[in-house]
Amino acid sequence: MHAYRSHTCAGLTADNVGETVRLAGWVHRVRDHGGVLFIDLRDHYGMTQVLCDPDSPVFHDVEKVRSEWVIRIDGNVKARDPELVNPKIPTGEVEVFIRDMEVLGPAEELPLPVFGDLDYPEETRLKYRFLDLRRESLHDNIILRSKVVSSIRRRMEGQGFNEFQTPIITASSPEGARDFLVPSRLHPGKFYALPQAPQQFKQLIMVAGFDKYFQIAPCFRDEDPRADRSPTDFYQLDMEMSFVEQQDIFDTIEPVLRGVMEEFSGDRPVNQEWPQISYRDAALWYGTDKPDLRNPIKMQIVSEHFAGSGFKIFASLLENEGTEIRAIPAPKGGSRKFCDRMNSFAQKEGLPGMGYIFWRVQGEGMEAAGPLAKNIGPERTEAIRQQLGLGVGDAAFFLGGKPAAFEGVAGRARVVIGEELGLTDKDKFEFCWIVDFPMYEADAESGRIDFSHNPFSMPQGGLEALSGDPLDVLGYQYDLACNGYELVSGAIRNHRPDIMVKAFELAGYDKSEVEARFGGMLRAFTYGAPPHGGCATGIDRLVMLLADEANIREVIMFPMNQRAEDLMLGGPSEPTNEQLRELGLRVVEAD
RNA sequence: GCGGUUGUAGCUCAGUUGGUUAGAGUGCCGGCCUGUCACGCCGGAGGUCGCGGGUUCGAGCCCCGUCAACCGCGCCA
Repeated sequence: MHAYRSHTCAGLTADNVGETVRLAGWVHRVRDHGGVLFIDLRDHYGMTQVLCDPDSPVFHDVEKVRSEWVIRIDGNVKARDPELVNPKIPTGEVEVFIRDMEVLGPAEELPLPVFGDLDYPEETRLKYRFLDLRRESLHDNIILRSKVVSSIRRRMEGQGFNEFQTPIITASSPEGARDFLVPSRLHPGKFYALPQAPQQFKQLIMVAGFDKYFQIAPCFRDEDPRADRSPTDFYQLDMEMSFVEQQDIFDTIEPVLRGVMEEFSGDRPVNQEWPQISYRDAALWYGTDKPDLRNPIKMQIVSEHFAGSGFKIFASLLENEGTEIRAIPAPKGGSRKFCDRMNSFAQKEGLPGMGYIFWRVQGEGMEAAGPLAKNIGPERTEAIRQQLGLGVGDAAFFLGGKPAAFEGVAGRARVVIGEELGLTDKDKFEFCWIVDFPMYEADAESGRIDFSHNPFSMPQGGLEALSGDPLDVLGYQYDLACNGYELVSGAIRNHRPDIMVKAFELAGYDKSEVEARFGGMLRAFTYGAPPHGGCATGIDRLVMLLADEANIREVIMFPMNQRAEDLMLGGPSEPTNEQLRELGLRVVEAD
């Protein structure tokens, strides 16, 4: 017989009754009745109840086992009486009577129980991640992740893509985020960088003529974390194709992602038509470039109803250039309590406040309530109600000023309103493409023009478009949003050296600087570069959505904490003097 | 760098207006128990109430400072 097991802990059924078997696994739970004791024995595959009574030669040894010991048992498979069958586990029709036992790995008292599904402090969970990973929900998430990655590979290869590996220790490629630097021993004073993405490599793969590339690629960025953003490193489905336009990329990646989503989404439906919304419209309607379309609320411009009105704050705001009044309709939000709560939400987010109107029953008809309604009078109030399509029991919130100053808060308010009023249907996936990103943006204070997104994108209109106002130039640059998360980002690339030099020039980089920073790629484009484009999908976020988790650490096997520390193995750590000497480094006190 | 929330037993939490010796569940240790599957019953150990200072006759509770964790802003094509 095999040294450790003849079956897994999920392998026994009524068909095995009468057999002598060998099982190995973790002691999940012990129920000791004195004369008879039961153990739920657990492995990766499942759980089997094994039991022992004083007739067994190893009874006194079995009495000593504790939670999470690893043991091997030999025993006889017996059918359970009908009233003793446990329908909750697949092996519930049988149990194994222990005749022999060996302790393979005893366990000390646990800092984190594996049994049960309570929440525990993240610090403990991360320090003892190997225990946390034994727990069912996290174990399942990691397996889901493995299956998702496998499905992605299968689907990409099915479309004729080849997977290539690109370097991890490489040159710094300033694309926006902060680099992780790696000191060079052979070149003291010089540093490699970990790739923020395989961006330049995949474009060079296109120049090299491979036509369709993908990779499940690690990306490294030294930025502060968020709940949906891992510090240090994360994984992307990176892909690139030659001789394509924007719609070709969509047509290629959509079936892959929709297929993966539908394969693992259970009974949560995935929308079949993925709308393409311009960046400009997304900002107006949703206040963000990653809208959650499960939320039906769409914001609208209502400036005309406030211009010259009795509500002096908005009326005088509108006399300044570039200002607008926007409304967030809130169906079913028509109570003063709710409106006041949202108003203080806006104040907490740094705005002076959020005006509101709500409509309530008045005698036979309806009445508009709230301070705004009184100030602008019944006719304007009614015009607003009609424009927004609201009625009794509904509310609307109003924000004014330069859109850039309040758009973000408006977008977050929209999310809170949708959730608090129960308008957002949680049990589905709503994808949409955000297209037509502007190539450039002006710094709020200095007015300096810089790339707003990816400097490698092809400007719409090509070289000609770059001779006008930079702020009017749109790029072939796109994101895919799902349920409020940015899941995919990509572009048709700028493969023309002349357009690239001009594009960088508008952002204030002269030719020599472009040469210094992106010389390798620029040079490649002078030797026959095909038009190409692609995108990258956040694997961690994709799995997060499927696993219905709000925190990215729930789908990463060994994540960092919020301060980018590895609590399990103790990173980052101090180097030895010897290491520093070899690298030609000296640590100085930070300011 | 900034803001919010939280911090009481190994773990999850309760703790009233500031008032006697800070509690419960779970886990752990000991005892009992031959059909449990969140087994049950009895007993026990386990606390610098994050840390420091202050107010007070008296602080887990009030005030000031500080640390940590998480969430968000900045940042992240």
